[in-house]
Parts: sequence; structure tokens; C-alpha cells
Amino acid sequence: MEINKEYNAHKVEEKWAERWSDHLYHFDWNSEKPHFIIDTPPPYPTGTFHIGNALNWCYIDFIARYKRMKGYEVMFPQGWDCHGLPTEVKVEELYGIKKSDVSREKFRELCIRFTEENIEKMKKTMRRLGFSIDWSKEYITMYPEYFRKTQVSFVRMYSKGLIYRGEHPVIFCPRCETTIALAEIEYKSSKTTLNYVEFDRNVVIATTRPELIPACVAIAVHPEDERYRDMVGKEVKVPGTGHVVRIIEDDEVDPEYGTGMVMICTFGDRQDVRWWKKHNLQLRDILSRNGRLSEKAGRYAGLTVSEARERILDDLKKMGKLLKQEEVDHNVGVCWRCKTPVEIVAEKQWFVKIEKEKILENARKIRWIPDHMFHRLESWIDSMDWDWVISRQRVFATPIPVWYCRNCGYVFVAREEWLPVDPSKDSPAEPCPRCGGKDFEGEDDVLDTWMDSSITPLAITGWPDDLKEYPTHLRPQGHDIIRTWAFYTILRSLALVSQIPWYEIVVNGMVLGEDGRKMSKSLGNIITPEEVIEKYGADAMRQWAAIGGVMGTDVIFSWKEVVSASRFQQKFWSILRFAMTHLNDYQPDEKHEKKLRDTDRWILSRLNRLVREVDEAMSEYDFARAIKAVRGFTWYELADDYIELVKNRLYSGNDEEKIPAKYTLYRVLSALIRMIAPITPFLAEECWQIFSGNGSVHKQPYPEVEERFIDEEAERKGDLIRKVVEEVRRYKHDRRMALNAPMGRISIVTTETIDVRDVAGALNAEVELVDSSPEITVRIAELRPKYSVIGPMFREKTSTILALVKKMTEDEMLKLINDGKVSIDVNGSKIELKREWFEVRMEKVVGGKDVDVLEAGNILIIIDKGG
RNA sequence: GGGUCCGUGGUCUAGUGGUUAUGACGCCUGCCUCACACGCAGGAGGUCCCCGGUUCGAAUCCGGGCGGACCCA
Repeated sequence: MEINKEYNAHKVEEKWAERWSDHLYHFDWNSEKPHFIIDTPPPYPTGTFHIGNALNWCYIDFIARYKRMKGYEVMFPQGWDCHGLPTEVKVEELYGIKKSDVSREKFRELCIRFTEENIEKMKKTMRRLGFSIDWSKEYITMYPEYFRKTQVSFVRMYSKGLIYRGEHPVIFCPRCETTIALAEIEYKSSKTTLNYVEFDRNVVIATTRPELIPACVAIAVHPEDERYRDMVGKEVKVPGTGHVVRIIEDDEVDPEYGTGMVMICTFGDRQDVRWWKKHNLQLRDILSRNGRLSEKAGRYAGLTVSEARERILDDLKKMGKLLKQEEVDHNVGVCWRCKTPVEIVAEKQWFVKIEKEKILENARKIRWIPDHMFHRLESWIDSMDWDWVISRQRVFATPIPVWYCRNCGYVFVAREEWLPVDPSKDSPAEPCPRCGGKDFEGEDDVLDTWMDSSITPLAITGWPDDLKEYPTHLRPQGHDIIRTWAFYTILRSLALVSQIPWYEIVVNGMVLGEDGRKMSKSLGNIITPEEVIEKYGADAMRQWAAIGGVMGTDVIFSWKEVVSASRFQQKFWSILRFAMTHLNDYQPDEKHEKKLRDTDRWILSRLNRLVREVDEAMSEYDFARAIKAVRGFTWYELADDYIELVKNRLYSGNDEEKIPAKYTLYRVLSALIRMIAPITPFLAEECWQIFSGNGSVHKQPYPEVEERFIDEEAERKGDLIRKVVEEVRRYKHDRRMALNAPMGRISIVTTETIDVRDVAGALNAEVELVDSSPEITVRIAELRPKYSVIGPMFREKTSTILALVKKMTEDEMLKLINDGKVSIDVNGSKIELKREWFEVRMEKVVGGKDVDVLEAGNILIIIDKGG
């Protein structure tokens, strides 16, 4: 077979992406193999599969492919979390409409069409990256088949009392005109003005939100604040509106901030909400959902927040009540989608109850990788003090399956068998259970999209109709969505089936730009997977992902890594090309093992240690360790050492010499190709076809450690052989000789018996082994103490003894070597030193002959200069 | 303000108690040696952030500081 000199990643990858059938990765519930079910993240179909997704999916694919080769029936499903505001906004832009311009149904249709196109684009990239997804298990949350499940989950949680409708402060984005969950707030640091406002004589508050003065419901001071102790309980008039509020005390007030007097209003921030609840304060809800002040704000009604701010400050100034302004740093909560500062308003909304303790207790049962990611969840849960708002004022989302009876106000939650429903157009199939009325108002609000995506492990295992197996085995995700996706999924799984959703969660880091900063348009440091594929191919990109680092740490994108990955591929290919010229006519046979020589035994031993290490690393999801070990072995031990050593035997040896080398090459390559298959599936497949032609490499078992090959003696001899070659090469290099220049006779002085056949071949010299030479005198150059032996034995005396050892005479050293022990005097007492506590470095001196002498460890290489 | 992670040759990185600190890229020298010049051989380059402690012994463990990233208030 003719094998191209150059490995063409594009051609190979496109060929296999085309040729592999989806059936290769089909998950069969009835398979007898142990199951391994992955709860894959359903990405938001933006139309571009970005590099952060790519990292996450590479990890998943490494695991999926590895587990399959380890004999598991692996489910690698793929979902799409479709609902959400960004799509609504994009569709409005695309068609130049407002969602209110068309019917809800029509608008949803437009969103669906748009999303379907985006999904197709992303799928294309995913296939090109070689992900072994079982597309028959694909789920799309915007289709009735899926959102029926979301609605079932709503109904069941409602009937368990875990979902309720109530009036409660919620976070609200004035631009998107919808509620958002706590987890959807982002914090941005900026500067603002702290305004000192006089309410009354001696009552001066400092506030960064003067526009909320009309919403002031109390003033708080610290109970131990001497300045205000006698003012607690007094009433003061609020400037501008004239309403009266009371001064209260609370130990959460920071006396150091501003004047030590805080205005509590409904609502400036989450602390206000806590105080409002704790002190049972009245509600002055002056902000309405369009972001403008309501009539409750008196003469400021109708103004936007920023207009009101200006006007109120102006009025205060005129009244002489604005005493001082200073610039301060603060963090403002913004909507994570549109970056508009969020507000807090009290509204009737739907909520999911949060049972902190129960969630934490169960989250502990999950194995977190890396384990510190659990702390993120823990601290998030600790900081939560509200329930989860699940109603959203949007269109493109799962409808809340509820009607309200127009006659008696009964809240009619749909029956499971009616689902899926859209109460904005469907009516209940039964009259009102309370009054028999038939006139209903459907709920217009829709569900938070996390209500869809937090049931993915249930959805892929057959819930609610036929839950086949639960919990699932693995959740792979990024650390950015611990407080959302991970948290909500645990909550929902406990609520719906009383079980944790997965046994393990592996949390990956984020991808940073080459400059080490977050990728962003404004920094111009965005790299797309397509770009990387186009330049170096999918396998190179996958290697970059693998080598990025320890699971959980952020990965900096690096073209250098991608380039060196593609070089490795070329190297691997060249090795295969070389090997196949010798393996073409070779039939492997275990009988050939008997003829193995030192170099063969050495590389086979090293190979099996490699298999052990890589297998262990892969099972711990430490892909960096796995790929580095494979690369190091392949490039240096196999290519630079083994192949260089056996070349001569393969080209010019007799069959007795050739066959064991072929046998060895065969075994090494077979294992290596299978070992790289999870990480570089295309390269592995191409190589496997050439190497074996027998089925897909992705159907092969992962290499197993064969203990019979692990052989310390072989490794010691192999190291000696490599050392000799290395020394002589350096010798040639220093003398400006070509490395393959012929040499005369070389004598190796050692007590070890090593096979010099390959040494001679590699050095182009005649090599003989001698156990001693009369011209050589040996001298002890150094006694190197084994600290790990001596340290624990002598503890605090160690340094004294080590000092004495340094001063030992040559005679004493010789006695130690020859007798195995020697006594020395330590502060008057005798201590016996033993030979095995030291490593001995010998120095050899050669006299008389016209030779060069090289040293390599304990052996001596004598080069006859006559040749 | 609190929490988590991190600080190792120019750059990135491995190493979690044993004195000779890993590898990659880059750099320098030589070589187109019959798999590979996307290569081979050889080489230079480090106060392991700082200070203190524990220990016979610290890059590694503990405390403090400085610096960075992320999460949360």
C-alpha cells in the first residue's frame, strides 16, 4: 500500500466525517454491557458553536469514546435549550417587527424556524469536530414532545406544593420587561454618587438611589450607634412626598457608611427586601414594569428612573436638602442578557420553593470533579434568600399550564393528560372544579427556560412515561452554570423523583483568548472552532482541548498548541509509514515473543507502563496527562530511540533479527492507535485502516496492561543501551562528525550483559562488551547519600552524619564498598554506615592506550581511535 | 468585605515532603542519516512571588504579606 508522505488532516477528517455512520454511536437500552449515561448540556442555539462549547464537548467526547472502548454502552445524547429572550430579540430584528405586532402563535413559529436553522448550523460544526453523539437521542425543548415534559414537571411540583403563585419582590429587567432569577443577575462595578440628603434636622441619610426617596418606608440606624440612640422610634417626613417614616434600629446597618443612617425603600436592593420582611414594613411600590415611576410617586409619576433621579436631586438642591455629594465605587446588578441595570419590584408571580438543606445534603452525594466546585454551589445556596421565580413575561417559552376561572377566581392547573397545552389559546377540557364555570382566562406568562433544561437527565432516561434507569452517570458542564443548570437540576430531580440526577459531575473551565482574557468582541480576541478546523483540523483542535490543563481550570487558547498538535499527527503518521514498510508482509505470532531482544523488551515494557498511566489518567478525566504521556512516549521513546535502534536490524538483519522487531512494532502500534482514538478519532481511524483494515478503531477495545511485558531488567538494559548511544552521539557531535559516520571498535565496560546488536547498528560501529580492562583504574568519585533512607533513620542527627560522610577518607569509602559497612565516630559514639544507604559514583581512569573514554552512569565506553 | 483557585527558565506548563525541578514553544550550534527538515542530534537558560514557621530535609505543609483570575455580597 502506498502511504502519502504527508498527513492531510482535512482530507482524512472530511472523509471519515462523511463515512462514519451514526449507528457507530447508537445507545441501546437493551444492551447487556454496563450503561454509561451522559447528561449532555443542551446549548442555546445561537447558530454558532463557540470555542467554549467546543472545549466542553471535546471533554464529553473523550469520555464517551473512552468509555465505549472500555466496554460500556454509552449514551451521548444531544439537546437544544431553545427558549429565551435573545431569540425573540433576533426574530424581531430579522423581520423588523415587535412581538406584539403578530399573534403569539405566529411569533412562536418565526422563533421556531429561526432556531431550527441555528441548530442545523451548529450540528454541522459538531459533526465536523467528530463528536460521537447519538443523534437518535436528540431532544429539542421547543417541540411539544419535550415541553410537555416541562409542563408535566410543573403540574407534579404544583401538586406537591413545591410551586406556588404569590406576591413577592422579584428582580425585573426594565428593558426586557420581564422578571429574571437571582442567578441571572450579573454584577458590574462602576462609580456612582453618594448623596447626603437631609430629611429632618439631625436626620441625614446617605443614598446612591435618590430616585427611590418616594419609596422610602423607614430609616435604619445601628443599635449601638451613640449618635442616634435617642432617635430610634421617632418619625420623620420624607422630603418631596411629605409622607412620614419611622426610624428603626438594625444591626446590619453599617455605621461607617455615609452618615450611619440608611434609607430603606421598596426596593433599592436585596438588603431592602430583607429589612422590609424582617421589620414588616409597608410597601410603596413606585416603580412599574415599564421602568417608569407610577402615580404613587406623586409628582414624579411617569418619569423614567434616570429622569426621576435628576429631578429629585434638583428639587432637593432647591430645598437646600442636598448637603453633600461624593463619588463612590459600587456594584450594580445588571440583566445578564442585555446588561441593563435591574430593579426590584413586588409582583404576582410563580415561584418554586427552595429547600436549601435538602439540596445541599444531596449535592454532597454527588462526586464533584474537581471537588472544590462543590463549594461554589454551597456558597451560592448559602446566599440565596428568595425562592426561584419561574414565570416570565415573554412569548417564546413553555406556557404555564394554568387557567383562572373568571367566575370564582379558581386557579385551575392542567391535568397531566391534557398536556401539552397553551392556555393562551386552549381551554381546559373540564369546567371549573369549584364553581362549574366555563369561562377561563389562560395564563399568559411562560416558564423560565431553566424549567425546560433542568429536567434533561430525566428526559433522556424516559421520564415521565417510563423512567428506565436513574440517576444518570455523568453531568459534564462549565463552572459558569453551577448556580443555574447544576443547581436547578439537582433541585428538580429531588422534587420529581427524589433522587440525585447524576453520580458524578465534571466541571470544566472557560476558554480564554490568547491574551489570557475572556474572549469578547470588543477585545477582538475571539477564535472560532471553524477557524481552527480550517487551518489545522479537528484532531489538532481536540488535542489542544485535551492538553489545556487540569479539569476545572480555565484554558487559554493557543495556536502554538494547535500547531504542535498537528506536528504530532504528522510524526505519528510518519511512524506508521515507516512501520508499514516492514509490517506489510508480517503475520504477528505470539511465538515470536521468544526471540525478543533487549531493545524490544524495553519498549514493550515501557509501552505497558504507558498503557497503565494513560488508562488511569483517562479514567480520572485527566486528558492532559493522558495525551502528554502518549506524545512523549511516541515521539521520544518509540521514534527517536526504539526505531533508531532497530532500523539497522530491520533493514539489514536476518529473519531472526527482523521478526522480533516486527512483532514489537506491531504490538506497539496496535496499542498506540487505539490509545489515541478517543482524542484524535480521525487520525486513529485512518491509521487503523492502514494498520489492520479490520472494522472501525472506535469499535476496538481500549489497550490493556499486559503485566508479562513489564520488566524492570529490560528497562534497565534498555536505559543502558540508550545511554551508550547518547554518549557516543554527543562524542561525534563534539568532534563535528556526522552522526552516521562509521566508527572503529567500541568497547563497553560493564558487568551488565546487554545486547549490542542495536547499539552497533545505531552507531555504525563494531561494538563489543568487556567486563574489565587492565588499563582501567577505578576510583570512588562520590558517595551520594540516599536521603530518603538516612533522613528518617537519624532524624535530627542527619546533618551531623552527612557532614562526616563528606569528610570520609578514600580508605573508609573503599572499606564501605568492599565490606558493605564502615563505622564512623559521631560525637563519641560509633555509628555503622551501610553500603545500601548510598549511591556510589565511580570515576575511571584509563592509562596507556590511544583511546577516548566516555562515561555513562556506571559503564565505560572505550573508543578505539585507531579506527 | 467574604469565598475559591492560582503564582515554577523569555512564554505556557508538570510536579503536593527526599537535595540533580518536567515538558512544550522560542533561542543558539551542527546535520536534507534510506518514516518524518512539520525532522534529527547537541546546547544555553530557573533567587520554584516575598517573609516567617514546622521538619533531619520545603517548590511541595502551616501562618502572614504581595500579585492575578473567577464566584459571591
